[in-house]
Amino acid sequence: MFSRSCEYGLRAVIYIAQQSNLGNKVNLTTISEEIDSPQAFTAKILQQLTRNKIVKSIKGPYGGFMIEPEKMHSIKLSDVVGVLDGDKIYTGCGLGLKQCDANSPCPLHYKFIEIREKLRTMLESNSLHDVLKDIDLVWLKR
Amino acid sequence: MFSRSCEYGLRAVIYIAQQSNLGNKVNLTTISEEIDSPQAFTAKILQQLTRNKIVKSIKGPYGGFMIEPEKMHSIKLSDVVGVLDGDKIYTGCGLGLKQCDANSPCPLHYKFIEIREKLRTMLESNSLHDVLKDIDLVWLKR
DNA sequence: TTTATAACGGATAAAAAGATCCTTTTATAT
DNA sequence: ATATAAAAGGATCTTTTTATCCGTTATAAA
Repeated sequence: MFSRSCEYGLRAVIYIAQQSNLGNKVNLTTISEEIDSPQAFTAKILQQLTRNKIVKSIKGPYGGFMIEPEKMHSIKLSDVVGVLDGDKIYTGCGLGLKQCDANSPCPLHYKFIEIREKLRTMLESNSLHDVLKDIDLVWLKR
Repeated sequence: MFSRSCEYGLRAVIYIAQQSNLGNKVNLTTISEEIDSPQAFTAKILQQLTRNKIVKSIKGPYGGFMIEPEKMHSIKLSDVVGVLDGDKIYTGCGLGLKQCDANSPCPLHYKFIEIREKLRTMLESNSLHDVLKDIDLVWLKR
C-alpha cells in the first residue's frame, strides 16, 4: 500500500505526536528504537517531514523532534502520506495506465475508484489527534 | 497499489481473455503492443502466469497465449494478483508492522482493515468473465 | 569560550524491482 | 528433414528504493 519510507514516516509521526502530547521532545535515536526503524534512514524521512512543516526539529543538546500541540487537529494522515508517497495512491490507475478517468475509464476503473476514495477519505478525515485518542503505543515497536 | 509486474499482468490477462473469447490466441509481441508494456519483461510475467495455470501457452509457429473459456468464470482478479504480488496487500499492516492483527492491532488497524477487506472482496468477486462483460479494450493501450 | 549533543545534508552503498539479451526448447508447415 | 516461429529460461544490466556514513551546522550547558 505505502512505501517503506511512508510506513516509517507514519509510525514516527504517530510516536512523536504521542510524546508531544505528554510534553516530551524525542530525538532520532529514541524514535528509531521505539518505532523499530533504521536510524539513518529515519533521519532522512524526518528531514522531509520537517521541511514540510509536519514536525518541528530542534538542533543541539536537549533537542529533538516534536509536533506542536495546536497542529494535532490540522495534520491529517493524508498530509504525511502526501509528503512521502505523493498522491498516486489516490489518483493512479489500478492497472497503471497513464490516462484513466471518468471519461476514458480502464476496465477496472469503477471497481477501483470506490476503494481509492474510501482510502482517501480515511486518510483525510483522521488527524493526529484522532489517531492518538485510542492508541496503545506498544504496537509501534513490532 | 500493485507492483508494475502486477499491473502488466492484469492488463495482459484481461487482453488475452478478451481475445480468447473471440477464439484468438495471441503472441507476446501482440500482447505487449496492445497493453503497452515492455516485451521481454512481459514475457517473464506471462511465464509466471503460465506456471500458475492462469494462462495457457502454446509453443512454436501459430503458438501464443490463451485462456481456456471454461476458466473465465473461475479465474478471479485476486488469482492474478496473488501470483504476482502475493497476499501482502490484504494481510499486511498499513504501518508495515510484522505483528498486527485483531488481538494486537496497530494504531490504524481498524481504519485500514475496512479498506483492505473492500479491496479483497472486489478482487475475489470479479472473475475475468465479469471484467469482460462491459469493457472497451482500447483503454489497455494507454 | 569550550564541549557536547543533536539535526542537517551530501555522498555513497546495498538491495530490490524493473527491464533486456541471448541461447535453448518445442512445435508447425513446407 | 529443414526452416521457421514462438515460448522458456538463464544471465545480465539498469533504475529505483532502501539504507548507511560522515562531515557540517546549530545550540545549550558548564
